[in-house]
Amino acid sequence: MSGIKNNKDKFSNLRKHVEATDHFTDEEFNHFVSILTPVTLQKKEFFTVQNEHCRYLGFVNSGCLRAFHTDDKGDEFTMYFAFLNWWTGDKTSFYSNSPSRFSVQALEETEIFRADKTNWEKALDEIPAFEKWYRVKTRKSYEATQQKLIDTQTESAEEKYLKLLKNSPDIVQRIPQHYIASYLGIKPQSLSRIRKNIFHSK
Amino acid sequence: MSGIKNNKDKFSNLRKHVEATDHFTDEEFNHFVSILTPVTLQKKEFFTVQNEHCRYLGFVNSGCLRAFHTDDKGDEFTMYFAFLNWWTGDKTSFYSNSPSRFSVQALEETEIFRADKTNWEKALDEIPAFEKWYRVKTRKSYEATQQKLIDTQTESAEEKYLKLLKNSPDIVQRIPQHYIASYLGIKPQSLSRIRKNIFHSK
DNA sequence: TTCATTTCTTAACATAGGTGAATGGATTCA
DNA sequence: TGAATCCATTCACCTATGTTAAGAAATGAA
Repeated sequence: MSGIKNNKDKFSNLRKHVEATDHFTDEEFNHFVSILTPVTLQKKEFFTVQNEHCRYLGFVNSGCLRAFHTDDKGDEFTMYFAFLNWWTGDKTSFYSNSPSRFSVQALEETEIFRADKTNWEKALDEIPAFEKWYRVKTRKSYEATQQKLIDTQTESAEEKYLKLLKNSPDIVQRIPQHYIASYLGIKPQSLSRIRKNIFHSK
Repeated sequence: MSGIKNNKDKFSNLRKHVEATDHFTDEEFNHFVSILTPVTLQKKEFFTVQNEHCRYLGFVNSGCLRAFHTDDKGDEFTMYFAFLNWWTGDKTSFYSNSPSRFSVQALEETEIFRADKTNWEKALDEIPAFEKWYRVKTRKSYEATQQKLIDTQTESAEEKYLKLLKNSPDIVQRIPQHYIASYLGIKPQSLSRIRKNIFHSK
């Protein structure tokens, strides 16, 4: 089996994903994936560690991770879950060499295609289709963060949970409950209580 | 007085601000400001209205504004205050023609240089120094939003207020207290209570 | 299969912040 | 200047979530 053929299989999902919004020539796409290194993370393994420099950005090809901040009291707050086709890592740390403000940890066995800063910036410079595609991705993740900030402030934990059940039942299925609680900004006990209210009063 | 001279005065602060991080030639800078329209907002006047399309992004040349989301119950949450040298407006709405997720309102008489989408994208295309400068600005505001999301979740209202007093005493001075409360995510009465605790127990 | 570990649930009590109402001081405006 | 409005404060009471602790259920490892 040729290397090219292997690449096609390995990156077929990524290709399909980028082609959904932007067209890449074969050459552009091959150039793009040449900067990516596939790595497999075991369950609970870290992709990014809070307070350390985030050296890689990564594209999720299978499995899932969660990005979470740990505060001084040791409490964790989950900022997002990263599934298939998400980019993850702390961009701020990645670009400016500052310490990461959160960790990113695999919740299952997870395959990631990662890139370091040198390759990343080279690719942004040399592959306009990638630059354009990534700019839109960045805009969307900014948008999502702003929306999460708004939701966090304006909804009760119960409202947030009901919304999650409605909009992303797959997440509720797939992710252990105490992580869901930390995503909603509450303790596992409180989520249990909320679930009891919901399923009892019906 | 020539138009050029007027421009120099009008945009001298903006020039100083952009030159602090990136170099613009005179030509680039003049091209850039040619897409900006100065407008003066009276106190309480809106620059962006929630649920309407945000047609302009604006650079704050004097005065200040607040960006806030109003939820179904009518409660307001202030996402940020925009002072001198900030860009404001809902980028998501601006770019994708979706309804704004928040309003931006002048807290004092405020001068803004605004641009519509056509001119904005033209400028991004034609002025690389602007493109580069704005990309960094965008990254920083993404970073700030992420940080606010983390702070919102992990700090008590009292901690947030003490931090604000320490890091931005000017904001606490300049902005009416009920807006500060809404920035901290609490009601004015609760901020009063917190202030009482702080200044009493000392 | 069994033992250890992790996750989920429940309950009693504690606390931060919300609610509604009253008051007085400050601004604004005719 | 006076009336109207807005703003900050206080208080008594309410509610959502946190805390601590215990046990049950599920999962994983040997």
